[in-house]
Amino acid sequence: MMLSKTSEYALRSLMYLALQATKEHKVGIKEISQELDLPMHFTGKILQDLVRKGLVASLKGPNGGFFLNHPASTITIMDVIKVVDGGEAFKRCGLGMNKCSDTHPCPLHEDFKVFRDGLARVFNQKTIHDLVQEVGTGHAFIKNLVEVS
Amino acid sequence: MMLSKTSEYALRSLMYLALQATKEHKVGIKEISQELDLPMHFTGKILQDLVRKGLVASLKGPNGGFFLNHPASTITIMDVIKVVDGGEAFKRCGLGMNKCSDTHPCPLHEDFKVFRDGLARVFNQKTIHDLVQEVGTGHAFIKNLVEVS
DNA sequence: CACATAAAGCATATAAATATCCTTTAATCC
DNA sequence: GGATTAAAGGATATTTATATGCTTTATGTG
Ligand code: FES
Ligand code: FES
Repeated sequence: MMLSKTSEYALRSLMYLALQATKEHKVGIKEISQELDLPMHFTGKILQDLVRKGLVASLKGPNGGFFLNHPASTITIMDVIKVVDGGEAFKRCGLGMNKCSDTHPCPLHEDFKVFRDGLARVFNQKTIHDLVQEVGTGHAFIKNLVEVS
Repeated sequence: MMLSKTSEYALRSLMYLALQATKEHKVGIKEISQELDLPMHFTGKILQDLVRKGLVASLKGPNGGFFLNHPASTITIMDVIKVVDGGEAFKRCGLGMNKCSDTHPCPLHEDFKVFRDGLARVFNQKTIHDLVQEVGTGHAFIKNLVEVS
């Protein structure tokens, strides 16, 4: 019922980059992982992967770091999921049958499809830009709420 | 975006039991795993777990096997998921934030919640009996479609 | 050029999910 | 009671996801 952590981390990192990074002001792994409460090295791995796949660019050295390679409005959520997890999850049968098919459906098919495909549609339409817009207006957050003890 | 394989196997095994097993005619692991294309030993483990949790009963020896401990109409999909996976998945934030909350939402919250909660509602309402009914009428299947090469 | 910085690359570690194997126990049949 | 059947139980194996550490390479600074 969810994305892998890798996808989640990737999406949140990309949102952070969209908000904070420009080609002039790059952002490093340390900052991202600290601000978003993500495991640092693992986040690094994921971002390096996104660089290889072309979604993100990076530069080494002082003032180096990561930044978006394309406008945030051109990167959909599904783009990210596909790069990271490989987008097969949205085709699978909800009961794990070898094939999800309208002509040989499992007893959950109709109900499951509605939600699976609905979520896929949202993921296909929404871009990183759409997401961060809500953060910009203060209607949403990408940083964890800190528990006050 | 999906259940664990363990939950999937559990649900399909329970459906098979609902269809094929009675207290008089029990069904063994071998039959279940062969008919449903499931790994035999793993399926055994899962069923033993369901016995411990009270959803299924079993008897050893010749003519032994598994059968439902309660009427199929009293076992919801969510009951099974909770026993097997522990039902936390339906409370998690879609972007993996430490807490899913209406007052500190992630940018995906509204969209994600609709589907997550919708699916949870279906899982809470549908019982094993509802599922197998569709199989009985030939509208749905629990066995894999065999590929003809 | 020497040095500091930060990502890239790669190797490895840990944990969880998935899967198999083997021994033990209970039931049935003769 | 002895043989057979089938689940229970527990140990172990494999795979995948998640996470960390260390070395190398590129970049900028003085
Ligand atoms: S066949 Fe199971 S979800 Fe489509
Ligand atoms: S806060 Fe992310 S889904 Fe609710």
